[in-house]
This record gives sequence, structure tokens and C-alpha cells, in this order.
Amino acid sequence: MTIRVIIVDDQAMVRAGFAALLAAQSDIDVVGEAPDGRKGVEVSRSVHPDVVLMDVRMPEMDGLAAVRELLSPPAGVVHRPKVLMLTTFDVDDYVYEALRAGASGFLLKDAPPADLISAVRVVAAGDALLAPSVTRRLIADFARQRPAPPSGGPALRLNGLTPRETEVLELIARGLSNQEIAARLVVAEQTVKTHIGKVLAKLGLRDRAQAVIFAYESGLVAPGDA
Amino acid sequence: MTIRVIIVDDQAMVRAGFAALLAAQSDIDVVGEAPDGRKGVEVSRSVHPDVVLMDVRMPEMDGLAAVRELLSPPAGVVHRPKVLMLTTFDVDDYVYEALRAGASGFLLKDAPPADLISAVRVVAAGDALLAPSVTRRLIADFARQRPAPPSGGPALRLNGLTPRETEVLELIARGLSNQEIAARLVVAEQTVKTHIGKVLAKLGLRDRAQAVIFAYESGLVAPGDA
DNA sequence: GCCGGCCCCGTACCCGGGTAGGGGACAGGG
DNA sequence: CCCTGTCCCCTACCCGGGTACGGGGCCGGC
Repeated sequence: MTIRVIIVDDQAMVRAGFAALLAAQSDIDVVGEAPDGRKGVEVSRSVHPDVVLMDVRMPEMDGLAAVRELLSPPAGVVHRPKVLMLTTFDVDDYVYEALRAGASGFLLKDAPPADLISAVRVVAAGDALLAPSVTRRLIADFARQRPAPPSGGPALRLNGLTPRETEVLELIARGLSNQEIAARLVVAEQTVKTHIGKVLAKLGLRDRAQAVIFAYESGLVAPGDA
Repeated sequence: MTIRVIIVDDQAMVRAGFAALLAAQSDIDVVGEAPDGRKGVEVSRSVHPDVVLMDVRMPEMDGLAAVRELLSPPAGVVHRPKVLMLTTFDVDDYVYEALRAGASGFLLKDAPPADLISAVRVVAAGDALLAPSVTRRLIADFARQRPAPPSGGPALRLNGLTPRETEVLELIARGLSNQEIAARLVVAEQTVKTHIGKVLAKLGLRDRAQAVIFAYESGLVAPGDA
């Protein structure tokens, strides 16, 4: 039983390299390639691979959107390939979104070739695999449910929110009023309102109550770390 | 720079096997062993290893308690070794507790020797590593945040709220406006306001945003069941 | 240099939400 | 029987929050 793989990456050289590497394995077949997310989704829908190797950063449709498109069943789509995300540099914040969207793994491109190959096999088998540094972050984030974060910096950035907006959102999710948030951040209350307005608009929410819900559902805050 | 390791496991044969395996590596030194958690903590405190290989199930003090003891700084303890948990059978629920307690990794004992060795190196480097099946579970759990419920049936009435009030509270936590709640319950909007007012008063909350927080923190609603 | 993103602040307006304080109906238990 | 609790509904008021629109300063990238 060979593992059918497609490779989605905007850099042709990268695709060629991975393809050569994987095709050399007797139990892996590279059955397709695509230069961007949109085409990747199309190719996946037509060839039905077992595993999709997907770069994060791409033109036209980035890996994240592609994963969502691919794994959210938009009608009568029965085929759900495993998705292995790839990223060039270090861990970026897309990790969390990708995992939530249903990705089975996350690797750095500079990982040893043997790791990539075994990752494909692991994912195809229905298990998951993360780069060690990613695992570390995930665990840290997971463990963060008991202890209060000492530094508590809002370095994380989800859904196109700016750091400041994310910070405000978290304070909303802590139950603070605009006045209290303003005091905490040492800015005018109107500035807080502006930030909140942008947050609501960007996330498609109506009021702060829905913002709190979003914060919990997205994992920005979790029950227990009050 | 060699990696100093101690092995904590109640089975002498297992200890010997791992010790031989690891000692054969030029960059790894086995500097101690212990047959149970309590002695493991003692040994760790005296020899200050970089990595502690710890079995989950052990007499006297199990691996879980040992990790907590080891990683929760109970005074002026500066030394915090990395802990790599080992388990014989498949994933048990201790995984989550161990990770929360600060373990850096979780492996099955039947993993390939090469995996164990590389795991020690990865953990020593400050990264984390999980068995693929563990990773899968962690991701799944992370994707739809469901912190282990303390069991028990649905507390129909929490904190002295009437059923109706609880119902209203849940709808607030779903993001509905007063108008929408009124429509849903087929009552006047003012009635909804009254109920909400009582809820807020009884729970000591200020506004509906804080009510949403309470709903999540109390478990009335949980992330993922939107 | 220019442009775009981010952060900050303002004024003005409107409305949903929360408060205060009533009242009517029905149930069950002392 | 009365009393307590729950659910329902009302008027009236006020304020926090959200919207609309404008502007200034800062920085990094093209």
C-alpha cells in the first residue's frame, strides 16, 4: 500500500527537492504538485492524495486558508487527506490556526530529510507529528491553564489582529470595562473603544460579549486561568 | 558537553537496558538510577542531571507525583532538570497531568532505540518531544478545547439560579442579544432583562460580558460546543 | 521620500443593556 | 389560609458601549 502525496509550495525548487526525496521511497508516490493554495485544493480534490505537503506562505491562497478549505467539508466532500504543514523559518503563529483547522503536523523545512520521510509515514498512519520546537510551544500553551502567565505578553497574533488589539481582546475576556482597560493600558478610553471597534469588525462580532466567546473558543484564554 | 541522565524505573532490567543504550552514546552519560519516584527525586536533587527518564507507573511514588515534586520549586531550588516520561502501554490519561506538571516529553517504551536517544538530545536542548500517538491526542484536544470535566451530571441549578435564569445565562454565553433571547424564549424583551438582572446580582457580576466568562469558567458552556 | 500600517486621541450620536420599582399569576408547603 | 418562590410583564431612567469620522505621530518597507 503506497502512500499518495501531493506537494504544494510556491518555490519550484523546493517542490522538486521534496518530490525527488519522497519518490525515492518505495512506499511513497508523489502524485501531484501545485504552486499555490488555490491550485493545491483543486489538485487535491482531483487526485485524492493520502497526504498533502503544504507550505504556509504562498501567493494567491496561503496554506492556512487552503487547509481550511480542504478540511472543512463544504457539502458532500468525503475525501479528507492528512495535511502536513511546512514552514521555512521558525515557528510562526499560523501553527495554532493550522492545527485548529485540522492539520496533522507541522515541520520546518530545514529538518533532516529522514524526518520528513518518516513524518509522511506517521501522518499517513493517522498519527500526528510536530517539529520539536512546535511541540514545546504547544505543550507550554496547553499547560498554561493552571499557572498564571508571569510575563503575559500578548505576543501571539491571531486572525489578523494587531498585538495591541489582541491585548485589548484578552482584557475584555477578563471581564474588564473600557474604563478599566484604558487605565490598565494607560491610554484614553476612546482609544480602547477604537481598538475594540476594529477587533469586532475584523472578527465579525457584534459586541464584547461575543468577543469573550471568541476569546474562549479560539483559545486566547482558557477556563482556569482566571 | 555531555548530557547527564538519570533513569527512574521500578524494573531493573529496563533500567539496565536503557542505561546500556544511552551510555553507548558519546554525548550521553548515565549518572544515576532509582527504582521509584521518591528515590528518583532524591537522586535528582543530589546529582543534578540534565534529563530525567521517568517511568509513569511505579511503587512508593508514581512518576506523576515525582514530576510535580521535581519541577515545582519548593523553596530555593534552582535546578530544574528536563523530564522525559516513559510508559509501557499505550497513552493513558497521565499524559495530560504530566505535561501540565512540566514534563518535556512522553514516549512509549517500545519506541525504536534511535528515537529514545534522539529524544534525550531534543529534550536536553530545551525542546519537547511526544510519541506520535500522544501528539495526535494532544492536537485533537487542543483543537476543540475540552478540559477534562470533573465528571458528574449536569448541575441543573448552579449557584442558586433558577432553571429559567440558567437558561438565559446560557443564551447570553452563546452570544445572543436580549432581543434574540426574548424571541427564542417567546417572552418580552423586558422579561429577559429582568432575568439577566437577577443573574448578575446573584453571581456578583457587572455585565453580560462577565456573565459569558462565568459561563465558561463554571463549565455551563465549554469551548467547542458552539 | 513616500506610503501604509499601527497606535493614539478627539467629538458627536445612538442604542442596547442594566437599574429601579412596581404588579399579576400560579405552584407548593407550613 | 397565607407565605414564599418562580415566572411573567410593565414604565422610566441612565450610562456604558459601539459607530462614524477625522486627525496626528511613529516606524519600516519599497
